[in-house]
Amino acid sequence: MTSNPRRGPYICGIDAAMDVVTGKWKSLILWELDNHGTRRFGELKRGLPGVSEKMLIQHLREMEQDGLVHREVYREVPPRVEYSLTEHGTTLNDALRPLGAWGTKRSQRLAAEHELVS
Amino acid sequence: MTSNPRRGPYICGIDAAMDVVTGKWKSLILWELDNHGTRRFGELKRGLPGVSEKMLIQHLREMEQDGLVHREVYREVPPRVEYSLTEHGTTLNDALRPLGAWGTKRSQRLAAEHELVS
DNA sequence: TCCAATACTTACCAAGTAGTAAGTATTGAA
DNA sequence: TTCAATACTTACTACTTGGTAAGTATTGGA
Repeated sequence: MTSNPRRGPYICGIDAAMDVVTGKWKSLILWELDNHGTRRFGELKRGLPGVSEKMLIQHLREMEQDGLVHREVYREVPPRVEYSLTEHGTTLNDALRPLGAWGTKRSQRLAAEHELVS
Repeated sequence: MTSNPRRGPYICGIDAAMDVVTGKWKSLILWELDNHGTRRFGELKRGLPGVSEKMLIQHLREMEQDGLVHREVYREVPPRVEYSLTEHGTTLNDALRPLGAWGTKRSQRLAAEHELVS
């Protein structure tokens, strides 16, 4: 199965936000789509080195169900599918910014500690 | 084993932050400690209905290793152990606030949609 | 008729995450 | 000597997450 029981009863706001953002590549997809506005499946794949097609499509489907991502199909040959953020996706990305800044500082701190050791 | 390979090479800040905050109860522990300042193991357990002792201690240990939580042991009978946030834990909690606010709005939206259906 | 290009889809497997339930450690007081 | 209270610790299990690799679907053009 691809989908699991989500949208459950949440204990608090963090809980509700984590539910849609948990997944190895989801925050990166958010970032990638926010950066480029619109991306095709293949572009996303190339933009996220290491992601498998299975996980990419699985995450995109869940994010679509969660109202974060919009999927537009163009009936051409070869087929073209474009993904973009919805308004909710954009606001989620904004809400993640302070966390990203904290993580960046943490990375720098770890790197500095590693410097001292080596 | 309790610990897994963490503190890996991170792709971005979000990634680095997610690494320390991922875990079913971690954000709740953060919130609980921020709210009360200091909590004993048993108090935390009672404050997080449904958490198992195994997961609680496992998360606390990881958060201690990650420099988010401070553990203070009082050699009394019966034993007393107090947990509190470090400065990094406090700033992480601050960085999570916008995400929590977003999640709260999402919960309200979902509840409203559910109202319409029922 | 077959091929090329893109976007999936599926089966299978390994590793990680979390729950249950029972056991351990400490030590002062009765 | 045993007990009580707190804070863990361990073994076992089930479920979830993510990876690999191969296959499918679509359809215009050569």
